[in-house]
Amino acid sequence: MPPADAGADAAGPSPRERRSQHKRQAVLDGARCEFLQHGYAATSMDRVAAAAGVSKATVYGHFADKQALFRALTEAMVGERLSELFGASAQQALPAEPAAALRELAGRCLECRHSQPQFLDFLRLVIAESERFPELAKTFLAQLERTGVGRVTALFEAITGAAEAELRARLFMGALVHLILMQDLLHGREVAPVDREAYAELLVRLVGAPPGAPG
Amino acid sequence: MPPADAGADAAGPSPRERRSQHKRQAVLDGARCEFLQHGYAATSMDRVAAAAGVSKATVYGHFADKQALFRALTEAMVGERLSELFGASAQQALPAEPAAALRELAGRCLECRHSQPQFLDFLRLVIAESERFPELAKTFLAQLERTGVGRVTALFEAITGAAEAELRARLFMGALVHLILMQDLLHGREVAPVDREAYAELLVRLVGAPPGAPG
DNA sequence: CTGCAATTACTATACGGTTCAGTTCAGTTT
DNA sequence: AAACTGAACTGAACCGTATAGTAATTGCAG
Repeated sequence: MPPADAGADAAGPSPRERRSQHKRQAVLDGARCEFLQHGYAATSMDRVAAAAGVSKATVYGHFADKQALFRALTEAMVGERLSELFGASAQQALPAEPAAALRELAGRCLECRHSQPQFLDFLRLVIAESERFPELAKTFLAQLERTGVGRVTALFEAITGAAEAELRARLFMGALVHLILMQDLLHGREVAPVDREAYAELLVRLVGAPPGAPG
Repeated sequence: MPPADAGADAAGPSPRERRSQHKRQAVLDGARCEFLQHGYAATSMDRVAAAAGVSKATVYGHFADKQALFRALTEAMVGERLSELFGASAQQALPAEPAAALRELAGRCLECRHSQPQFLDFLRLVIAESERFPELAKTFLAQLERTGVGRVTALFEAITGAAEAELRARLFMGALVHLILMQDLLHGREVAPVDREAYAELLVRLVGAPPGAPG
């Protein structure tokens, strides 16, 4: 009997389909490397195929055109990049005490240049193509809302009560992202270096202060 | 009396040179429009010439190549964009009371989408090309240090004393820039709108608090 | 001051050489 | 037979240069 069908029966995918999916993943990996390094317009499909170790015909066999490949790649990356910072497994390792959790989270974010070298290139790509591919930016922000702002808001609720917890969370994350952007993405380290630990400590102290502060 | 000379004596430039400089400015204006809209790689010199209302030979008469034109354009824009936000004339209009000055400054920054529509495109361009043109990013940051961080640091010194004034200034500006980036550049308004006034108010209250806050 | 050649900056067009997106096809692997 | 390879190919765009010609300005002779 020949292999019953190519659809989704009970057994796993046929070895042929496994191989095809493997090639597809190779294309995505090559595209990731090229797009992150050169941006959308300056990336050529020939180089993508070469980086993937695959013929150009194979690339077009899996993806309709350059835009489709780019969209598939970025959609796959959005969750991937953020879940390593804010995902469930990352949350488990946080201290129980909320203020300590904030400090730990700030430290992780400010070290993303080392822990997630691709994240900076991805951030640059999202911003660079935010007009040509607005869905990419929106998907990224929506995911950031769920994984980042949501969890940090919960922390601030535990500290300050419900008052302004969400705004405080946005402020907290904003100050962190800004430092990363200026120092790591725009080469601020070589222009005006900033003491990251002092920055994070002051941030936790000011934004994590109880609501009834003296005015 | 005929125009005295063609050199740089006492009279202004010769009419020929005036006309040439006018064309040069037209090229820069066309380049600004195209580069801000499409980014570096996706901008063609043919379209720059067309947008400038000028022949391509004129473009190459004034600028050696695409990179030289891009560098001349961005160098001209760095100071231009920032001085309208933090320049001397903008500083004069600030209230004398430091906390009020902070609020006013925050309000101005958060309205830059309306007051300076080109600023967002410029910011995106700086970030997008921060690897291909690192000098652009560094020049931008250096100017931001002088015009932005410097003045805001002075304000915080007046409020909290010398302690941590610079870090507070960075934190303050960071939170503002981040909101602009997410809401205006990445279309965050359509994903998760944020109350800008409440954000600014909370920011001033938290970061502008006196140093001996209760812990 | 007037008339005329030389010079300057520009325009329009087109070209060479390269690159790119996307297609096609004969052959190979599995 | 399905998926892939390698390579050639098309049509178009791009950068930068070159050419031929125009309009305005300048220097100079009469």
